Amino acid sequence: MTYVRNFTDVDDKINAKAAETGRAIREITDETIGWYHADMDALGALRPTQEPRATDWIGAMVAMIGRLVAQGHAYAAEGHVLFRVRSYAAYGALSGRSVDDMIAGARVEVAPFKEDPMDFVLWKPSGPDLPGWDSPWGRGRPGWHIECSAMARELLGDTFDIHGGGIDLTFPHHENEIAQSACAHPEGLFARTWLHNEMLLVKGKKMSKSLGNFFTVRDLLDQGVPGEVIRFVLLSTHYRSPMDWTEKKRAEAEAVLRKWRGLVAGIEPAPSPAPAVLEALGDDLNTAGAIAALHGLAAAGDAAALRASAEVMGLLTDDLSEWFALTNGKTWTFETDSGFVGFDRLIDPYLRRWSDLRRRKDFVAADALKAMIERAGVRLMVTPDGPDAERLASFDPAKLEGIE
RNA sequence: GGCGGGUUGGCGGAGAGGUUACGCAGCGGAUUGCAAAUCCGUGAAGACCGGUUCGAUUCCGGUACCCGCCUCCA
Repeated sequence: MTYVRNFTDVDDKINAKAAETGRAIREITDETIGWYHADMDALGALRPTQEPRATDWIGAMVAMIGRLVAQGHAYAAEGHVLFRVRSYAAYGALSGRSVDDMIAGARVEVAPFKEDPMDFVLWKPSGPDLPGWDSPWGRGRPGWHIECSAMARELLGDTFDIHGGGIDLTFPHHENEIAQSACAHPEGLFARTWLHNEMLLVKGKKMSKSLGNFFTVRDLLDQGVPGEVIRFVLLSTHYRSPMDWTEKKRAEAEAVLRKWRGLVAGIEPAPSPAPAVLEALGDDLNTAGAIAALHGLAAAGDAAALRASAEVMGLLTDDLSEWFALTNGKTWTFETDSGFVGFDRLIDPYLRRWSDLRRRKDFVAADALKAMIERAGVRLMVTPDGPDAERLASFDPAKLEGIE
């Protein structure tokens, strides 16, 4: 499999930031790409085979635009090059629109140099203060849509299997990609299948930069939400359904993962994932259904199959296990004034005292001690193996020291 | 206004024209000094109105509401 994911590094927002800060565009985009990679790694997302940047493929874009102009599918006007929508009969097929209907309902002023209001920009002029590349139509920069068509052709050929993207990009972006590619290289099919994911919501509205109602993966990680928990929440809804990120989902996901990680600890994964899980994933990537199947394996106590099946979804992997190891009771190590101490060593004296009180059936004192310790973020409990302590999220070693 | 998608039990969330989704919460029980955790069991649904069908939450039509898109923003 070849997986290509491109970075758009020709963008007016980036240009504006460069102008504002005096930093080089490449420096800015290197930095943001680094952030992106770090976040995706934290979620356990695999890196694509290739990650082309638009600025590395300007030549291919200029060549494709030239081809479109030569074939009459595009025209130059006032330093711009525009795609002639009327020259591609199937325009609108993906999004189910017709050019005439859209023009009828158009609410926006149309640039005077356009032959048709729906024509879109392939190339636009750059002034001396903006990044630009030489082209047959003067110094300028590409419109957004052409980069995808040009890079897809260079890296994947005229026909490839799946084109992904958010459903909000169906029109005009993906429609325009199809028009460009189909006209420049009619011998190919461009994308055989379109895989559109629904939107991530915040209180019922699309999360987007322009609405300002967004938070990032990094924000969640910084709040202490493990990447694996974020991953689980994202996989718990089918990709074609919109999803609201909520604190309740976070808590449920964490509880499930804690339970499952406890279940598979020290268990070797089965040789292959459970058929029910593969079947769900094979049916239009039904991750929610696959997770339901994982619950079935957990309920049946089949830890080996649970582990193998979860791992195929990037869950319960060693790579994402650190949060669990760090916060799972006894193996947790933390820093105090007297250096690094294991959770069990610190809690041991209190646990002993509580056990003594219980043995003597002094339940009033035992309960009082338990309550105080719980205020420090440690829950005492009786397990089949004897008394034990669980670290809570609110654990604060400093509060433990004052307890008598 | 146009196009696309949605509306499932208290909450989250799938599939399938007829037989338990699943998870969380709830309820009952086991266990526990009490709890927690765990285990067993269990009630609860498919916006509204029509149609097709032996049978529809699932197919078709309409209504209401919600979301997305309709821009030289990517």
